[in-house]
Amino acid sequence: MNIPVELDPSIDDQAARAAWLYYVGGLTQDQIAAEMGVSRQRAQRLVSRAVAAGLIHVRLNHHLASCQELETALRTRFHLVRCRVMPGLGPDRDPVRAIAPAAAAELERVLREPEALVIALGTGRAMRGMVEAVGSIEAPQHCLVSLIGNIAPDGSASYFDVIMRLAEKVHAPHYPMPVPVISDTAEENATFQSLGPIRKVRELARAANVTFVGVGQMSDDAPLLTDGFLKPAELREVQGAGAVGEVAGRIFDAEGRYLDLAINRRLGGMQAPPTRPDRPVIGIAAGPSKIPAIAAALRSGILNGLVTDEATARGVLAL
Amino acid sequence: MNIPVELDPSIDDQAARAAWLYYVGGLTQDQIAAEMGVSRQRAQRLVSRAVAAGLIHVRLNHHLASCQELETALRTRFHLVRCRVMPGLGPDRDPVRAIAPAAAAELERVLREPEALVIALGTGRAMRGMVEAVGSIEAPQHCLVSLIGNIAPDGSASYFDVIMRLAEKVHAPHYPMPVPVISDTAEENATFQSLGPIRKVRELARAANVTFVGVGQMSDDAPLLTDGFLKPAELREVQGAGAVGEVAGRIFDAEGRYLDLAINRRLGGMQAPPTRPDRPVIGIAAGPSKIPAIAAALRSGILNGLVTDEATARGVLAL
DNA sequence: TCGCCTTGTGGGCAAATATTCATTTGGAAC
DNA sequence: GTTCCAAATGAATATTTGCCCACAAGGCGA
Repeated sequence: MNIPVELDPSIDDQAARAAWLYYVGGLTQDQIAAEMGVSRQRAQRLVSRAVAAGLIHVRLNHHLASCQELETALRTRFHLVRCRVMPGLGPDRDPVRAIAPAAAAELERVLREPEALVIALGTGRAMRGMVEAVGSIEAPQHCLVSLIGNIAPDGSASYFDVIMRLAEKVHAPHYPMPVPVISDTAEENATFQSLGPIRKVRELARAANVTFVGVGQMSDDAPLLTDGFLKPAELREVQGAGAVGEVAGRIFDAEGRYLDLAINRRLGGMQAPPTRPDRPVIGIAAGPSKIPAIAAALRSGILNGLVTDEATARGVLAL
Repeated sequence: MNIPVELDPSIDDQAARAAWLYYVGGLTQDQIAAEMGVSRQRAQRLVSRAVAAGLIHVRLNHHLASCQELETALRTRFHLVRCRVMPGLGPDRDPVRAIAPAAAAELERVLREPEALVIALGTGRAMRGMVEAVGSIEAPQHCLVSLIGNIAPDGSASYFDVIMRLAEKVHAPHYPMPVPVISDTAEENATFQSLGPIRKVRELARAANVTFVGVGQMSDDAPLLTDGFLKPAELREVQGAGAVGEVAGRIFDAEGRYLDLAINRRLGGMQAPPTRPDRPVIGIAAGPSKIPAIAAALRSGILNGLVTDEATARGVLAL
């Protein structure tokens, strides 16, 4: 007979319990305070801590008619195998917030497949948001592989760190790409790419059953620029060459054709695998400035799956 | 180019959008009102409607240490194949509210299995709560079968109607048991049971891959009494015979041995199938008065899976 | 030991939210 | 066309929540 008694529950336990009572039980914070024997303020802090720590997940269980129509329109127009359009959150809010839960649901759907799959992942804010929104789920049968180098220009080894965080959550084997996202010289990059272990990772990624990637715009607010992978002069140069977007660091033009650029030879990681109906490559992206990039990637079939928000979906369809 | 425009979104669409903006977007109801062009009160009403209609799902993404310990204790003590213990919501709240989301998650896990399964279901408040909490999920490959007659003493054909509601949600073929829960005479019951279609349903249920049932207590607040299936005198009689609980209407004693009672011959439906490690029979039940019933059912192996709340788990382990 | 800083706590208050109630609106029955 | 009812609305109000601040406890270096 081993009946556990509550001695010193961790702060997260307390927070989770408070949030549970608040959101699921519908108690007021006063009642929670009484129930848990703490002050009301502490109850309030516990609830907000649980929310901040992502212990609580809210999901919409209803397909808005307007979003469904957009999904259908995108699906048929671009021959998508997966498509999710979420309601927007208003013009001046981070659209990642809107699409992260849906992207996470999409990823969870894949993770729940019983047979072993290779899941390739890009990086970026949307990817990170997606992984953060993934719930606790065990998926040790799958294999997670990164498309993109994880060494940032400043030498730090964790550009968003999408693979690691996800692997930690689902306890799956994972293969980060331990090369610079972008090397200083083509030679340095070639050296990295020729290393045996890295070739292995590349082979694995090439055979990915499902791929999740962000989509970067190449306008003046390009993530490649913001994150320091391109210098302003380089950005202007590729803009001149017709660049409108980028997936896994590979830059393409308005028709979604990959461009043959000098910087390509310095790029680590690898291009997203080619799309096939049974090998979806799903873009997770939203925001007005990304519209041309998303449209281009869909047009040429770099992507055959998309999770986005309402406003972006409309924008893409209007192009 | 077919860009949908928002003309007259349904009330549920509006509610879902408002709730989305509120919970996911973190807007205040004032902002939502402005965004959607309605009054603040209306925004408030939309949000609460969405919550009431279950359009929004909140789930806790954290296993409380104390609950995990209880799960482990129950699992080893009673050789359970599935076990979930949720935090309670305080003594004077409906415990169904606490366990329904977890039970629904358990059911969804089964529904997501790709190969076709036979899923047997009991009835009761906990079952209904579970089904209500199930999200939108397609599972047409499975087959839902009821263990219990669906004709109530007053002749109405929907004693909680668990099967129908679930089938409607997941679009699975379903086999209600179109017999009285309890007939007036043994002969009437025998007549019903001998009908061909009903025998088919019984056979199906016997081979169920997974079974979900409620657990009824046989104290003075027995659900069988409350719902009018037993008369007070009958209840006292079976109490005298040692009845402590009931699963799918079949009454058992404190050791979980089914009792041979006169009313058995009038019971429609069928007993829960025997437990096997690969054929879980999962009890969904919580509440102080159910503790002896749950303990008995676990002890004799009527159940080999359980979803309950903290307080009940402690009570069961303390027996 | 003393200050100093970090971290957590409770009180109070303004903002946000829920509820109540009187009123209007839309529609069905007559 | 009228009447009646039920549902929806907006205003008023009560409750709840989020936030700021002042303060206390505890670690840490001087």
